[in-house]
Amino acid sequence: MSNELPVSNFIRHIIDTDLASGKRSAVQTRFPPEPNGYLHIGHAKAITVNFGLAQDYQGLCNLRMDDTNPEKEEDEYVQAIQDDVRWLGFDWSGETRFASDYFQQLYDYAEELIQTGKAFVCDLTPDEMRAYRGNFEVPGRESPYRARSVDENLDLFRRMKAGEFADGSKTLRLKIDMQSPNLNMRDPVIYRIKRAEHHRTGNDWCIYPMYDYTHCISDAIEGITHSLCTLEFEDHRPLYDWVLDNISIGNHPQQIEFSRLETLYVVTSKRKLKQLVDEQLVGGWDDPRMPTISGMRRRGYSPEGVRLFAQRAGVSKTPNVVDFSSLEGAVRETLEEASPRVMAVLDPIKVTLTNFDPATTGSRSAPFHPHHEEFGERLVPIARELYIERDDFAEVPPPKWQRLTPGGEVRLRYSYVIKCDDVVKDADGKVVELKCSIDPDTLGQNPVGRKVKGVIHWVSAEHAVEAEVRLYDRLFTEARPDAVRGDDGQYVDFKQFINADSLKVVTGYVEACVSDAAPETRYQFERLGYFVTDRYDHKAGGKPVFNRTVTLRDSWAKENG
RNA sequence: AGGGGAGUCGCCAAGUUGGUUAAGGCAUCGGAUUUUGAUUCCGACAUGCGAAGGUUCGAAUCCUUCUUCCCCUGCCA
Repeated sequence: MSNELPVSNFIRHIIDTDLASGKRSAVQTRFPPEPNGYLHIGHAKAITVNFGLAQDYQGLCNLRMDDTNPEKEEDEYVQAIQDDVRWLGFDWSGETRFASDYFQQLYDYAEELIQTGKAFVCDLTPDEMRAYRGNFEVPGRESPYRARSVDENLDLFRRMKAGEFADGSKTLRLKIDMQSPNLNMRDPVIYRIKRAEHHRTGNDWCIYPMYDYTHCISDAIEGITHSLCTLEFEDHRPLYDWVLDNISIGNHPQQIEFSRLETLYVVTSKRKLKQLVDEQLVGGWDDPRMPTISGMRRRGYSPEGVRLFAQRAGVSKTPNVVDFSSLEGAVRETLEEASPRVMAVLDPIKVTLTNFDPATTGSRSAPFHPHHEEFGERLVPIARELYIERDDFAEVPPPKWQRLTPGGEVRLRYSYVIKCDDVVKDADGKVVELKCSIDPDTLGQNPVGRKVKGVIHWVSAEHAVEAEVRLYDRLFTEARPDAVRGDDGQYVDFKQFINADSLKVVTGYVEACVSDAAPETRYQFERLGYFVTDRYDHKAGGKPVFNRTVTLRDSWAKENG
């Protein structure tokens, strides 16, 4: 859990005011996803806000599946959503709720609305209804079926439920105001006939309630006090309130809207994410490049880091577009404290230590964390042949270079200072081996009379284990891949901006102590970044499989482009 | 006959019953420490609050006008 203090925001003001005035005596929130896709980074913020607020005010937060459209919703998603919320570190109040649990109550309230003359059965086709609705400039006209008697409406609605009418042939509508400038108030449909198998209620129902009607009542049934949602529902609030004001229900939660979170270089529309999965442009919903919660998990992001990011983004009504670097920064920050260090070489050059002597050349023990003794330590064995990173050697070094050069010296992390005496190349001129010599007086101490500034990581060729290492980069090359317009003014297909280099798989050499790591074990590979053993493909004792979560900050790379 | 929202540093975001020098985070730039060019630590970073007027001893906060951006015409959520 992050230790940052809650930041003041307008929702907290509302809650404070409600608590102070006695309007509310406790806080009850809810996170209400539709189980039609996987949760993404935007949902992570909504989850953090809803559960976080409940925690801060010693209240409760429910998890409710908004499952009123049987054509889109599946159990697979219900399961995944629950896993994601738990992984993020939150626990909901009681069982998972389902809007479908309230179908009977919803139906009963609908009959009540018919009885009080506030709802009617309408026979208009979708096209006719659209025409009657009018538009921004033109007021709507009342449906010719609006004047049906209570008895007729009741009879018709019951027969809708009984399955006497074809799909789409009739709807139940509220009688509000066809003149309203708010289109949501122009006699909105609250029930439609749809013969589709529901993931929970099967074929019990052939009529299904609409979101606007269902959501407010579900909130009220659950005793929600503050119903938080995104900005696009502001226009729906009058309808939310109208429904609760016109049925015999005791509780009236307050809907409060805040802006959704967006990050650059990703897409977060469920439809587009599904496209990436269906067209196999990524490995699945949990591909580590996906901005889904399960993707971030597999990438190695920590739940603490994701939460920290969400908290830092804040809660407001202004567009919440946050730099991707903010997410990475929050993740790094949590990983820095929590990850054991180990050395790995991902792009090796062989180094031969010409004066290596098994009798006198020693190995040191190194701590797993520079600031946390309790992480323990391990022996870092040295041998005649080593691997170092290709990037750490330059025949012609740029200015301020602190790494190995011909004739130059560098410190092997947790080992000796070495000097490069000879560069061996193949027929193409590619460096294939460096012959170096150890300064025997530099194990655990600085050389006398000179300073060696550079420190590089390395592994012993004979001791290290081979590992599959997946290097991830951003999925898109455009900051807003779904907002680029072509010459014709139309949006360009976002899939054109997929980064061809977003995944690179290499064979690396890692200290042997990682061999027995369980899946989802995080390490920092010194000087390279944070890596995690893959949730599925890594098996303890087998050839390790690592995903690069995020690189370390690198002011050198920054300076040198 | 349109309606609903929002504009405070590169990105977020406090601040709103008007009152001293406009919080904080991310990013950035300096510098110190460092056997990770990491971490950590210090320091810098809005005479300015979408614009213009006005009220006032005093305005990001009040008034007027203007302006930019976002959302809404599913029997989706």
